[in-house]
Amino acid sequence: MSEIPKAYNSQEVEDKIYEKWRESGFFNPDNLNLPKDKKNDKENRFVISMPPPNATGVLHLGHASMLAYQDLMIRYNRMDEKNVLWLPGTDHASIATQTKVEKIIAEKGQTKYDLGRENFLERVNKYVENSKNTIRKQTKKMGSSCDWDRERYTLDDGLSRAVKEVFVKMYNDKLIYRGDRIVNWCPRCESTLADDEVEHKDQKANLYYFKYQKDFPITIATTRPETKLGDTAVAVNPKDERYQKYIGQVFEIELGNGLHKIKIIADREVGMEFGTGALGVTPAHSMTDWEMAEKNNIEKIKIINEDGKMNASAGAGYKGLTVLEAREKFVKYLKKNNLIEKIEEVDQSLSVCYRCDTPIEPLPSKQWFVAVDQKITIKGNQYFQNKSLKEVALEVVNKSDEKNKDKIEIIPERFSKTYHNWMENLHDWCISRQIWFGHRMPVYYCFDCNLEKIKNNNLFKDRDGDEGFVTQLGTEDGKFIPAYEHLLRELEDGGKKIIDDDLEYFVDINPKKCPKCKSEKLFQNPDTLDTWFSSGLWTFSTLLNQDHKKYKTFEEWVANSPDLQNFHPTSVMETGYDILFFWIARMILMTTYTLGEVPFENVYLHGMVRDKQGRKMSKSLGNGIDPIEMIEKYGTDALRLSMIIGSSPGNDLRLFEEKIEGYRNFVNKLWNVSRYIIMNQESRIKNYEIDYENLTLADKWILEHLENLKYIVNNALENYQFSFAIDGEYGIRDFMWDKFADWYLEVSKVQGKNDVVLIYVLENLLKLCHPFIPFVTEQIWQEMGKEKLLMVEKWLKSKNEGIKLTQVNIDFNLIQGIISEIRRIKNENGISQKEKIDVVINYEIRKDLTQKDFDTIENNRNIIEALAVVKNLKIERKKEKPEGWIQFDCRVSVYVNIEDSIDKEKEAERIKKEIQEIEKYIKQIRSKLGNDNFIANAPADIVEKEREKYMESEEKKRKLEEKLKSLL
RNA sequence: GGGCGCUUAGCUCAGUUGGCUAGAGCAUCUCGUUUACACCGAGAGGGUCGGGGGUUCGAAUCCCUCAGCGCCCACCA
Repeated sequence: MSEIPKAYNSQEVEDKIYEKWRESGFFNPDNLNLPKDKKNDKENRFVISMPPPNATGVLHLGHASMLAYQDLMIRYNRMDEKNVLWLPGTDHASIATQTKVEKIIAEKGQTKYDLGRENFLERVNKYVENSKNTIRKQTKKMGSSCDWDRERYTLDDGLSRAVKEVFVKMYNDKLIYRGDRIVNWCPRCESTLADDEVEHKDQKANLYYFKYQKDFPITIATTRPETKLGDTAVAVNPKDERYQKYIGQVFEIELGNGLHKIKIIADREVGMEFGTGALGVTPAHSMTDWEMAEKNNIEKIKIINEDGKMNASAGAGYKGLTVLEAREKFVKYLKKNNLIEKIEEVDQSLSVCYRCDTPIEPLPSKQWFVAVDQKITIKGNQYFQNKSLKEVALEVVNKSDEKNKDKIEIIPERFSKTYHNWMENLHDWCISRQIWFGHRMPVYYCFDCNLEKIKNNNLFKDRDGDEGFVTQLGTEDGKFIPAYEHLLRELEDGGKKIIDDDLEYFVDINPKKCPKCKSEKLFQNPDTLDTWFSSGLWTFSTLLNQDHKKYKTFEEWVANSPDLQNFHPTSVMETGYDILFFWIARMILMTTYTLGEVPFENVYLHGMVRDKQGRKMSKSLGNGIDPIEMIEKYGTDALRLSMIIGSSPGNDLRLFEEKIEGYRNFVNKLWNVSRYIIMNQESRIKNYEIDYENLTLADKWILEHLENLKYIVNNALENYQFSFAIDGEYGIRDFMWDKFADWYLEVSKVQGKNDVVLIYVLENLLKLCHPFIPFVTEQIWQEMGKEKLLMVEKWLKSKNEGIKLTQVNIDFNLIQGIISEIRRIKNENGISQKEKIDVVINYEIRKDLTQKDFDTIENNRNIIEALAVVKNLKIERKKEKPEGWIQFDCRVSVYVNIEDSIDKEKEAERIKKEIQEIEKYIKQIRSKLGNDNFIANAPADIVEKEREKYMESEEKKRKLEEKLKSLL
């Protein structure tokens, strides 16, 4: 049977194995052959909703690690006869994807406006189709056993309907409203951003100290002088004595752009130590200032437009300038008028867009929000009984110090503190985006109902802020088109932004006519929804019956979605801690509201993959590792192991090529262990039973450790300590390599093979390894001639409550100890391992050595002879050491005849060192045992142990001294 | 400014209710072409567990403090 290759060739087998799995149909829970009671028991489900990768290109190591952890959980539970569903998909990732495509077309010198909405979206969809394919391929490469039959995409028809349904439902429940307030605006994306989509970057900035005009009594300080053109107040701390007398006064100032009324107000938020202790309030372009203005009823002047340029309110000389140009010009003005007192360099944290790094402009805008503090009662919803979204989201997640099975548990638990803290401080969530790619909001306007307003109020403004409305417009070929069509075209093709201040709107999923006047001239709000709005529905929108058109109402649809009934809530949400707020929190908000169910029962947060130095992997640093390249080089199993081992919940993981290489070796070792066993089998054993009456010590020893291994692996998996299963004490690596390969197999070569034990151990080992390294284990399984797939073999539960080591282990350790010591003596004295030497094992009855131990050694003398390479092995009682032989001790005394080759001085030195160490140790124990407090307070077994250790050490010291004397 | 995490052998990391002379893999050194595997085997060296203090019979482990690194949150302009 030499057809099994010497080295495991991952390239050769992986794709074929994956095909086999896929063809078996077992990725799909509908095809699992479960006992009826298990199949129909909803409690017996195990469901993971795969966090959908963004549809923006390729998978990176972060995805690879996520797939490794999830597939491991999925495979383990599938083998354990759970009704397992792992649902894959992709996220349209509106801003990220749109930005990417914009960059691509920019290379050809195009903008999205050149293409128009429809063409641009077509371009985006083509791009997405492409990346979805790539992602699919790469996900398969990772060995992911997910159910491709249920693959979803956030822009699928069904999922899109879910988005609209939830929007309308929330609107009707007054949880979605339109509000006019200051928002985070990204001038490059030309869109709003949610609070958590804003990132902060530390940088140096100039802090300008100046007065608005010569006779103004207060000097203010700012890093953004240009915004002062929109100031309407100065805020000081109410306790600040310097400014007490001005509070409440109103000044009139002139900044070269008309008269401003500046009111002096008091606000506790103002720091007296910063700058001059006086803050120029620009309500329209600062979050803080906006709130102060709201409290104090102060006028808000918008001077910066959505394109990041100054508008007419900033003054004629400023209109059209960029923010930076305006700053330069205004500072020049201040200098010229001698108003600047000083300029200081300060540290400042600049707000930037998380997608394109552009500095954020806070500005007032009419946008749509989710009200997180609005209390509501929903019939049939266990959570919403006069509670707000925020309150429910806080309630359903365990706090870090509590354990409640009915609540979501976040692992590691420290993140539940982070979650609670964030949720408590959550503001209303801005969900409208001026992005083209995404779910368009189901908000409609009737052209006819609003016609007068449209005409009279010039409500349509173009992007430059120029106003105007025409009922008919000439096109290039000279034809005229009606206003409605013109309006639609403007909306669809971009370039114009609707300012829908006074327009009447209505919210509907798919309206055909105006509910009021029955006109069919409707136009939809061009804004799309925050991408996290749809991601927030992911765990259930993916399980809704995709054949949705049959169902008129949402409730009917839900009721007719068997997957939703069977698989929701999902079991574990496994994702990176970086999207705890973006995604986890949103899913909890949206799902508890929509279904009255939590989206998942547990959250497992993994860390980020970093390079060897702990740096983030990035293109600019060039330190990224391509998972596909690693798979080609070392195999998927090796890559998976390198991400599983060394990772713990919530902690970052360092990954580098040597590590992957190391696990390739591990995989290959398992391959060769199996190869040896399969090749040396007399015949293929199919049905077998272990003959427990006729087992050698080594047989019993390996079987005992296999039982322990089952416990270790099960325990590790149940507690999400994946790394521990392989790399921990008594883990898979220790068992497979150190115990099974290096000892048991070697012993079996000497004592004769027990094929049944070999096969039994191998099969069990493969089952335990499969969730971690599915490809190689499945391939070996096939090489063994199995008909069934290992993937659906029954999982091994542990009988143990913990690690149990019996006399068997002690006995085998005795033999191992003797062998290792003889090998060491040879090695240290320059004797070849192959050279057979004379050995006498001297045995004496002591407390810890009985006749049984003597028998053990005697019964296994062939192992000692072979593995330690010994001739004339004598096992005797109370035999004096032959003159000139070397003695060492490992529970028993062993005399070795190597006088000719021994370096006596070197050996003496070594023994002296050893004696010193043991003396130090004896001193430690003696002081412990001499301490009355220790005797009195420590548990009896600990004291007893210390006493034993003391006796042993004294004995060991005595023997070492004896040995030293004999050497000199 | 608030919160969290990390610091154990040259490197990457274990060490889960405080109690085996603190462990593993890689790297290093020595030896080895034993018919499963050189992607291997046999052995060896290497750490006052970041510093200081405290609690305790006993601390890598618990508490305090200092230092360094990293992350998250926050409206100090």
